[in-house]
Amino acid sequence: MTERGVRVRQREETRRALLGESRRLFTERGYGAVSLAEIVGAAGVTKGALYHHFDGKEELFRAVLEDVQQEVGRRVAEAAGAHEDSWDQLVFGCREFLAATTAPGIQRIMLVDGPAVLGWTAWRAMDEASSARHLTEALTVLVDEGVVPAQPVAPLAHLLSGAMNEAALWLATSTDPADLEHTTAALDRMLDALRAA
Amino acid sequence: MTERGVRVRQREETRRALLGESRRLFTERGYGAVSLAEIVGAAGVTKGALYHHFDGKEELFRAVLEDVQQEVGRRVAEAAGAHEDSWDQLVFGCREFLAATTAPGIQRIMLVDGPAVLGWTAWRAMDEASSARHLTEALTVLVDEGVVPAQPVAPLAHLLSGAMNEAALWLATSTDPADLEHTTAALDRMLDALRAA
DNA sequence: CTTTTTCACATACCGATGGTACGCGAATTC
DNA sequence: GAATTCGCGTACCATCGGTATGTGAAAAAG
Repeated sequence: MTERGVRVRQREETRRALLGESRRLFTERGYGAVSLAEIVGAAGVTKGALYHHFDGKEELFRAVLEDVQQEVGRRVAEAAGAHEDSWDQLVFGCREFLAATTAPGIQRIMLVDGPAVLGWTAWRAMDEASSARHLTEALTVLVDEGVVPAQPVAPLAHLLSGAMNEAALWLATSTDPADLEHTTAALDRMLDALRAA
Repeated sequence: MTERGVRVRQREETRRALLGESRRLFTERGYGAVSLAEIVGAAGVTKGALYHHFDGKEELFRAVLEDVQQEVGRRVAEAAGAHEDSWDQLVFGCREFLAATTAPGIQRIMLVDGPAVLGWTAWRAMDEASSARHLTEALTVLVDEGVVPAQPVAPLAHLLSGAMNEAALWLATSTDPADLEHTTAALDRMLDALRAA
């Protein structure tokens, strides 16, 4: 079927190597502390290859961030999709988001460097396009169904999104495993308050 | 009284010029996009002066961030202190925090670049030392008084802090003035849920 | 099969940036 | 008034992100 060809295969392989190594380095040491020389070195290519695939360091980061966000978005969607009830979709989607973003390979790129490197507005747009969209949708459904009292969804979505982002960052540094339970419990209570008449 | 002397006065003046101009530039264009050459140029000095007062670009930013955080912390403390009731202190402290961090001169430095430049852990420690401390204290008092059900305060503080941070960033980009009311209302409801038995 | 074109990538180079070493001169100290 | 401090300017350096150009193999054209 797909005639592939040596050309395109090598191209994709190089691109994946660049994305993979830069993601690893960005995760370990942050965007600002990683040089392009390191990235291309780790990927086994040169800057020529990097600039052939990406428009610069910032665009490379954007591509990495897109991967990370899609990964999180997919996990959230799967967790939510496992439930029929709209309310359960919200709750379990939120829990999965918390679990996914607590992982070390996600945090720094998605929650810390993302807004600083690309600007908060651009970051927000990307976030909305991937994981945050699920939250907005879930809330909209619940309002439409009357489970949650009628109100603008956007403020609610931002409050909850921010709460979970910060909580995830904190949990990642926490040493006490009970913190996760406590946070989940507190989050559950916050969510539960939404459907109080 | 204070014999001041030409030496110390000039020193303080230079330091204030560097802090002021760098705060302005960091706010306008972000940490990464501002060069030291620009800063010293705007402040009317040279790099020699900058490195005499600060250990580098990162430490200069840290000093600026400290100023910004103290400013916010003071506003929150004042707003909360205007009320006797512990619950009112929490509510009005949160509202003031939202108002303070929605201002353009605060946002980028405190909420976007801060964690990325200094690392989330260091940023958190600084935040806790200034504005976030008030939130933790207020919640602790409320739990002690029995107004809020007994529970670990830290998870709650992080959830609320993150919620307000994100909300402030969103509000700053929002064009609809009604968004502020809606967000405040939603936040009030979130807080109010804390004292439901 | 031969020629031509494409293109994925390497090499060499550039201006700008953060950072350092050192010198100077006026304010302070003795 | 001599000695010393120190706030700051000057000159310089390594490294960074980014660009221009070369090259060789794969693909297309003949």
